[in-house]
Amino acid sequence: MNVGDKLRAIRKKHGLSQRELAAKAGLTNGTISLIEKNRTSPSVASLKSLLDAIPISMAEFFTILEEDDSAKVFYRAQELTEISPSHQGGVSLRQLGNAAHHALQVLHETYEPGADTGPEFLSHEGEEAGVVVRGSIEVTVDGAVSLLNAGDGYLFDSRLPHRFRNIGTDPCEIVSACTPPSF
Amino acid sequence: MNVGDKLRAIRKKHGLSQRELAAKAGLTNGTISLIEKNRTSPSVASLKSLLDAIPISMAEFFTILEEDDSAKVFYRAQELTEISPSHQGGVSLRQLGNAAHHALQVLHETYEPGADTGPEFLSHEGEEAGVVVRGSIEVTVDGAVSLLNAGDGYLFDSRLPHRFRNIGTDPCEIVSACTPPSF
DNA sequence: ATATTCCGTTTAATATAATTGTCAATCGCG
DNA sequence: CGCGATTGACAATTATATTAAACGGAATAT
Repeated sequence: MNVGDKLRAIRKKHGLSQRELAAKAGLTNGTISLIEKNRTSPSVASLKSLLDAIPISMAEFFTILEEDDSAKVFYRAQELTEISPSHQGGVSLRQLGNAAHHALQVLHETYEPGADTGPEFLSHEGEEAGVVVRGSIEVTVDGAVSLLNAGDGYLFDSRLPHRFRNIGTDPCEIVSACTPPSF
Repeated sequence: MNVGDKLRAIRKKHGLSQRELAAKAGLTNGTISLIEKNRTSPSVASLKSLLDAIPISMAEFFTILEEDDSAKVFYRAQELTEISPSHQGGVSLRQLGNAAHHALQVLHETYEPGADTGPEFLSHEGEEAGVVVRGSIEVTVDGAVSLLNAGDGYLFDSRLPHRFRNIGTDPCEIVSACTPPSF
C-alpha cells in the first residue's frame, strides 16, 4: 500500500513539517515519523485527523494512492503479497501486484511436500494457466490427473473443478496466471 | 465518519457473515464486530484486508462513505465535532458536519470565563458571522472593539484581524458561520 | 566557534486495536 | 419441541499503535 510515502509526499507538497502537521491534527511528530516510514499502519481515525489537517479527503488520498499502485510495473520478490490465508496445508500463493486493479492475476505458488489445495473444487469464471518451476505436482482438472515436473505447464477454464497436490518429497514451485482475478 | 455502519452495509450486501469475511481477510470475527459497532477505529492495514476480501478498493469505500457524509442533513448535539485542539484557552469550537465537503462551515462555540482566542490574528479568505446565544463576549475586528451580549451578532471579512475574549464571569456561547471553511 | 532553532528519528511507557475464547440469540431441521 | 449450526456480541489477554521525551544532524544566527 505504502501509505507512508504518499503521506510524506503530500505533507511536503503543502510545505508542512511533521511537527506542524502533528499540531494541526492533534497527534505527535513521532507518530507521523513512524507512519511515514511505514513502521506502523495508522488507525483510520488517525489518518483522517492528519488528512483533515492538510486538508485532503480520505477518498482523494486513496484514489491517488491506488492510482500509483496501479502504475507500478516492477516488483521485488518480497513485494509479492501472500494471499493464502495462514499458509493452509503448506500452500503459499504470492500475488504479483494488486489484482483488484488489473484484469490479470499472476501468482508465485509454493507447495510443500504433502501440500494439497483440497478436494473442495471451487469454480470461478475465467481461465488459468501455469508453469512448474521446481519440483513436481499432481494436478487434477475435471477428473483428468497428471503429474507435472519442472518445465511442464497447464491451462484450463477456471470453471472446471481443479486440485493441486504435491505428492513428491521436495517443495514445488509454480508460476501461474489467472484472468479475471479470483479471490 | 462512521466506518462501521458502512462496512456492515457492504458486507451484508455481499451476503457475508462476520466470520466468513474474517476468514477471507485473515482477521477475526470479534474484530469485525468491534469495527462495525464503531468501538475501535481499524488500522489502515486491517481495513484494507477487509475490503480486499470483499472485494472493494479503499478509494471506492471512502468515496461512497464521504458521499453519505455529505448527504447527511441532521446532526445531534453530540455529533458536532470539536475542532479546537485540546480546548486551548477555554475555547471550544464544535463544527456542524464535515466542512471539507461543503462551502459553509457552522460552529457552536463556547468561551469559558477568561477564554481568549489570543492576539495572533490569523486572516483567511471569506466571510464569517455569528450570533451570541448566551453570556457576553468582547469582539475585536480590525481595531474596533465591541462587547456583545446574548442576541447580538457580528459579520465581517475574514481577512480582517479578529479576536474573541470572554471578559465576563459566565461562559459565552456563540453560533457562527464561515464561508469558505477555514481550518 | 558556539549557541540556537528546527528538523526527522528513535526509545520506553502508555493507550488502543486485535485475538481468543465464550456467550446468548436465532434459524432450520428432525 | 430439542438439537446442532450459525449468527453477532462481549471480556480478558495479547499485540500494536501512539505518546512523551530525548537524541543527533543541519541550518542560521550570535
